[in-house]
Amino acid sequence: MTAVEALLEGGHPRADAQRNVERTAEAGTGVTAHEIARRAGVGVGTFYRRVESREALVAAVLAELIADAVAEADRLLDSADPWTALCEFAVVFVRMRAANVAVSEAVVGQCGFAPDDALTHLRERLHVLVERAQEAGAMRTDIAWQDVPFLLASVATGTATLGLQATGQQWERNLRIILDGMRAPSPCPLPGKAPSLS
Amino acid sequence: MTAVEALLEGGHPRADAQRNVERTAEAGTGVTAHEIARRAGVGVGTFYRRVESREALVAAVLAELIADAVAEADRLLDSADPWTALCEFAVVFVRMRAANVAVSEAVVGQCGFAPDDALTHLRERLHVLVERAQEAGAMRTDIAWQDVPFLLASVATGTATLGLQATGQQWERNLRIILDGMRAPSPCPLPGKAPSLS
Amino acid sequence: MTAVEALLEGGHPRADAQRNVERTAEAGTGVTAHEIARRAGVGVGTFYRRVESREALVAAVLAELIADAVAEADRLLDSADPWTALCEFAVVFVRMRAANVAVSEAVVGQCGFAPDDALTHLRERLHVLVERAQEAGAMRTDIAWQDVPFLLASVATGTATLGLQATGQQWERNLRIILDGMRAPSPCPLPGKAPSLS
Amino acid sequence: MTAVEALLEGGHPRADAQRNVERTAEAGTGVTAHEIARRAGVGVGTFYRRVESREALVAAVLAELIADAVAEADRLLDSADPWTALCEFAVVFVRMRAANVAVSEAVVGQCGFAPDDALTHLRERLHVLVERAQEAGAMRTDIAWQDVPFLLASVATGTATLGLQATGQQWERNLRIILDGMRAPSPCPLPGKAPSLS
DNA sequence: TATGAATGAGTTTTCATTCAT
DNA sequence: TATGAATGAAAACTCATTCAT
Repeated sequence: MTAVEALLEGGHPRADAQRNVERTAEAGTGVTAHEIARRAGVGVGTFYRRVESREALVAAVLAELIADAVAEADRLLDSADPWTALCEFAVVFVRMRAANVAVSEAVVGQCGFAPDDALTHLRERLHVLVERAQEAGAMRTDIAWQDVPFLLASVATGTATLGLQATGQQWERNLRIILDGMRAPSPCPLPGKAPSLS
Repeated sequence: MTAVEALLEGGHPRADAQRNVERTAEAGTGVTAHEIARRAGVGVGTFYRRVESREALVAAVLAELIADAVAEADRLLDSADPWTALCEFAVVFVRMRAANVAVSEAVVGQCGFAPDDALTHLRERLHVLVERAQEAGAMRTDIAWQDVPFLLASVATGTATLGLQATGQQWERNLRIILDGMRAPSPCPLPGKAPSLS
Repeated sequence: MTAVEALLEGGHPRADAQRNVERTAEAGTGVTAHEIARRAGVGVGTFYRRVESREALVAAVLAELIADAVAEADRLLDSADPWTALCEFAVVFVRMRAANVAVSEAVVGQCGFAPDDALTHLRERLHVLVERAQEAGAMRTDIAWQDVPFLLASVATGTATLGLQATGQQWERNLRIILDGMRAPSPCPLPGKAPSLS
Repeated sequence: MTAVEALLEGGHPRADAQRNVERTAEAGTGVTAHEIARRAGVGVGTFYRRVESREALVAAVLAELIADAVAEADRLLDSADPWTALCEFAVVFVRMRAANVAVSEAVVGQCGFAPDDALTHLRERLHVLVERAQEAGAMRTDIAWQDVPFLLASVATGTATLGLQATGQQWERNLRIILDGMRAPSPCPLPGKAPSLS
């Protein structure tokens, strides 16, 4: 049972409540506990009965999203075409994270309460997917695997921050262009050096 | 006279005060009015005498940044090489905005208090720059000019949100990959259709 | 049937439950209704089915303690030695009340929800005990019977508030000194006049 | 300037405000910050501008009262008659503390946030005053100096808890009886042994 | 009838904004 | 005009009490 399901369990079974809560929890910082409770259709007291604290809810949603992404990556590791696998992971990654600023921040280590183990797992999967795509000659080798989370997180963060969902599938266009830019052969070498992910 | 200069007028002529206030105002949410005033070297009372409200100052700083970008674009419109002009504008845009989430949001119309006129001007310039690059055959024509602010804003927002500056020039690598993906010829057509910018 | 027995009725017949609840209720302010219910081994719902309110339970425990004191006084009224009777009553009074601030407050009329009848009975007994001790020439006559509840309540309140039980039998030493001070002959007359107990 | 004066400085100079605040601060636990502010005639914001936290105000009032008592004791150490000195100290002690539960608790080590140094000083003075009274043959020697703070604190706590001020000078009668009981010669030996003050 | 989940008023504390000096 | 003290509306969180099961 997810953290959000826990928040909604029992009580008022309004059908749209779950999406409401997820949206709110995903928004992370800047949403009050009263507002989260209101959107979930429960009182503040109930919110705190189920959720330890406002921060704890955000952290829990975060952890679940990261775990989902890891599971998705594991499935794609069995794929025959490494480039397609990477592209599909990218799509999954951004789609899942598109509504969630916090998780994107966590992926590059900004978010204080992100579960480090989960992040490490996620990065390991990404590392392998990139390595395979580069070994297959489908991806530029001047792009380090550490660049990729920054690129994807940018799309996800940008999408979330800018509320692009409202404008349809804009993020798919953004992502496609980025993937095109990542494709071999390299038009010209990248400046700087690969970022470290601590 | 900029909003920040207005805030500092008549007061302590410390050279670093202006950057101080701009930085603080750019940080937007999470910075208290007292803190902005303190960095400006004035009392809160003076702050509110010179500035409508905390939000208004942030909006003003925003507007100034956008105006700077417009001026930069105007210079680049005279450039001989349209693709290079677009790339340079992109670099300037992202560099100027990298520290500022709010302006990136404004560019795609999320930010309630963004001055619409300034935004319209900025978009007009971008439209022209993209058109020229495409007419010169240097840029994929399946990318609409409306896609570009989303792409650049993503890099800028991502950079700001993720605090990438700390990791050096990561945003330059991100941007380069995106520009590579925007270059003609198109590897494969984009999904969906061009976004509308309201 | 006492209030605490009512709370425990039909439920778990654990021998220590009653003391548990009494102790908790005696603590008065600062103990939650959930905690009292938990110690009683019942749910909050049952707590409120059997007890008007959290305050009402505390008041009821209070009333029972006062009733106990009245019964004790009645036994001592038959005693041959009036001074010893008074001393023993004082010991009983303080010992029973030592853990209970609320009852001490009630004795001098501070406590809003104290049952007035019970208090009146308690005061009547004390009046008689003091009168007899004075008539027997064992107690200073410049001390009014109305002074005594204040003196005893002070010891009890002090003991409870200061948590003296932890330090053993400190209250017995305190009380002994006070009783010595009450003994005839009077070293010097008391200032002021006897307090009224409204 | 005392903590209470600090809370009241400037602003609304209502004459009764100081007594109001002291009363409230003295009540300690159980009074809300809003209530303290209201009685002081200021807003909550002002309260927190001047007072760090609700607990900090209580602690500050506490410290000041203890310091006053130490100063008073120092003056009495020069007195010619040791017994009168002790009696006067007792009167001062109780009078100053009569309205204050917290300080009385602190004197016997119950109060978590009491400044330990100040308490140690206060106990040292009391020790000397008792020693002198006993050496002069004016006070029972079976009473340890450590008993005295418990006796005085009982009167003070009782007075405060029971709100005896409303009934005039009841505490003076209580105290007089206790002092009479402390006087040499001893009617009969005390039970138990002297309390330790940690 | 017994239960404990739900509720919301109340508590401490912060911060944008106003206003007396 | 410049200042910063004063203000009170929120925000996170607790707990006495109610009510659906």
